[in-house]
Amino acid sequence: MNREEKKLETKNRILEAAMCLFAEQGFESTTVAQITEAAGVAKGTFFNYFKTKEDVRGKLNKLVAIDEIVNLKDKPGPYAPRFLALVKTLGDAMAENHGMLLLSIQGMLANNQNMEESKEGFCLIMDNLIPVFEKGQQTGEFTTTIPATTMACIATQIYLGTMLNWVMGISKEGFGDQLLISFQVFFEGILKK
Amino acid sequence: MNREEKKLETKNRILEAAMCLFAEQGFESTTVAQITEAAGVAKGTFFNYFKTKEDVRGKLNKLVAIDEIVNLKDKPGPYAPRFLALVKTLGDAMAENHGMLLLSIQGMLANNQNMEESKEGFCLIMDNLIPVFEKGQQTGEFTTTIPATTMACIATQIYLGTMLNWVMGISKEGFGDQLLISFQVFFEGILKK
Amino acid sequence: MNREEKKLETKNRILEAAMCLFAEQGFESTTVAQITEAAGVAKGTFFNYFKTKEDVRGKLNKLVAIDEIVNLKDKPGPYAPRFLALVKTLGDAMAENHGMLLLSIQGMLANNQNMEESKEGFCLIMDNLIPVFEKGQQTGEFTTTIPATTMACIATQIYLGTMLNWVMGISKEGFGDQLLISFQVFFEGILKK
Amino acid sequence: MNREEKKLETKNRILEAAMCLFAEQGFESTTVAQITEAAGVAKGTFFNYFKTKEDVRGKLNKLVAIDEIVNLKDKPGPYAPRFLALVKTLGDAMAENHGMLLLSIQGMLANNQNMEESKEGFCLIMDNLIPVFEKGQQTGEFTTTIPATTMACIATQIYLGTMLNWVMGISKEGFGDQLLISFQVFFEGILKK
DNA sequence: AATGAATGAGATTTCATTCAT
DNA sequence: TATGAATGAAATCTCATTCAT
Repeated sequence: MNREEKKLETKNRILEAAMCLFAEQGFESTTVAQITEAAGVAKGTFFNYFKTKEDVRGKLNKLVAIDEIVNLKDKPGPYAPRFLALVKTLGDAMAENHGMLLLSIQGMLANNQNMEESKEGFCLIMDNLIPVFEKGQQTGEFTTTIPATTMACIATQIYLGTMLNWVMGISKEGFGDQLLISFQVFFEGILKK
Repeated sequence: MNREEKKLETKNRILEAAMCLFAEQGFESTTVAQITEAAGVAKGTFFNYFKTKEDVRGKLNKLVAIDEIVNLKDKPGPYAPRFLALVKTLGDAMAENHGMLLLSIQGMLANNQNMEESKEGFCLIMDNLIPVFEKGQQTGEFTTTIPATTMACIATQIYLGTMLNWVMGISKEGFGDQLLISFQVFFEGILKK
Repeated sequence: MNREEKKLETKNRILEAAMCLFAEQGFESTTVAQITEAAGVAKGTFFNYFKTKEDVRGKLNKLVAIDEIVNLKDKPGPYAPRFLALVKTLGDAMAENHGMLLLSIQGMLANNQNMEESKEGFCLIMDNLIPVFEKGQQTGEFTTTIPATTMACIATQIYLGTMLNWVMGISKEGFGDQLLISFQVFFEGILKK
Repeated sequence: MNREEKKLETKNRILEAAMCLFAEQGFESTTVAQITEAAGVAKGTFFNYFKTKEDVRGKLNKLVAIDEIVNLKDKPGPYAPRFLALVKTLGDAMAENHGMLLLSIQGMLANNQNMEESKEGFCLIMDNLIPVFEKGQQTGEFTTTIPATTMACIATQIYLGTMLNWVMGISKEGFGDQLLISFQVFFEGILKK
């Protein structure tokens, strides 16, 4: 293993250890000493790779670009099967990193600023879902008794709830499958009868 | 105002200040000094009322006995309207204390042990919902294409998701109303056609 | 019981409680709250009777005026029986208050200043003992192979050692008896053969 | 000076400073800040070497293994000269660390538990001295008018008294010499005439 | 005279970060 | 580049003392 590879490996070991500990104990309650011990390096080494402890958290929170959902509205319907396929794929991908997901939720709620930022992220998604449901209503796919805005909102909630549920280990299904079944019921509920 | 009342008032001022700050900044990042300053008392006074900083968090986390949901299974169907009425009432009650709800979620995710405890709480609720959905299936209220277990799981998710959604301020509706509409779509999705 | 008596009783209860606790835990580790609780009064009451916590300690340390030893040298010999009678009486008197004696030793060693003061006290006693032993040597009561100064010094030591021994509960004898037997051996050792 | 040596030196500087200050002011009245300032290190450094302030006290109280006294009874008499040689050696050795000795006495008296432990230590020594004096009585070295138990008790007292005397600076002799002369008088007092 | 809530200085302890080796 | 001893700001918590009731 050459020098470059060794460096990368060290960095990853630190990242991984940090993630585990943050998930277990929370960010504030985890000390740099714990991280470096878990990673099997000296305390000083931590600061060779990251400027601050906060820095590591930042590196971990790069979450889930949901570009594809944003692009959904530009595609033709029916949307239900497309959407279901999408969340299944997305869920399966995210399931690979349970700790990261937990961290991301914790981070979201950690303080007012983070919450505000996350909220904006979800509002953006909602804004991009509204035209999807509107189009679905126009093409007769979805009922018109519920406003598209409400549908988008509920969809977001289902995503959040399933995430929380899965992260906490309440359901035993995989994250993708759990999302799938939840959204199936959801679509059943809003389909035009 | 007599002495006893003054004492209670002081305690409440501290509790309130603590709740606000915990909600804003998170538990770990909030210092006792900040709390007492916000409450307008001396640092020492905090420790006249609470043994430790952790103690105050405990006092805040007494949340929401959901006995009524537990008792639902012992009542006759149809369950959908009963359940909807229940979550509306529950939601409206809980909406009175936004900060407390946020704290409770943060607390749930703060560390592995808390998460485990919360998980058990939700599993208990799920276990009590399963017979409700089973009964509903037997009486022809709900579809039989989805297992009762899954329904209970999704119901829990919807609750969690709506809570998260509302706490983060994504939806503008009241908590009770938001729960109501979400569960309406859910029941629409599982009704026997 | 009239007012005056009640006041005195309260003061004594505080003093007694303080003494017990100081003896058990040491002065610094005992809190005013502990004292007042043990005395069955409110914290504020303590400061109605004593200016500071230190003040109480002072009140307790008034120990054992050893005037009589000081006066011994002005009396005629033989000194051994006189001395033995004296230490027996003294010891029996002091034995009445075990806690006080412990406190007094602790106080002696608590810091450099106290130690210096106590040292001066003991030196004073030694200075007053030296002429006694000198006289005893002149009258042929004591050996002349050991300087009177040394005798005085050893006598002081025996007193200190017996006190420590008794306070710690190593010997089961009464304090007076223990002093008596120790000094008997001592005089046996310095008698003119 | 290499790293390892520097570390040791730092630890010793802290220990030494702590010992001096404890001796001067007592344990409770000495702050960690004072110790570190006296040792010329930062406050945090203290806690790199000792878990708590109490920890340091413990490190200082490792006193005086008196194994040799314990073994005395297995040797043949006459015991007086053996014993005298022993206490002289012991005293000279202990004299090297005045502060430590003071600390040890303070520690003994600091609270009930310590006192109990110390008492047991001294009782052990006494128990090991009793057979020595008994043997001495059988071989005609010591008088039989005083029980061996009493002799052992008085010997312990002489040790304690001399220690206190020397620690307080009452006598000007060295500790070993002071012990020697005191025990000479003692043996003179119990020798078979 | 008695109370005990309030005070705040000051104690112990933690821990992210620096830097000489 | 890796190390870990040293740092010191800042946290939690204690407790003697005050004072309005």
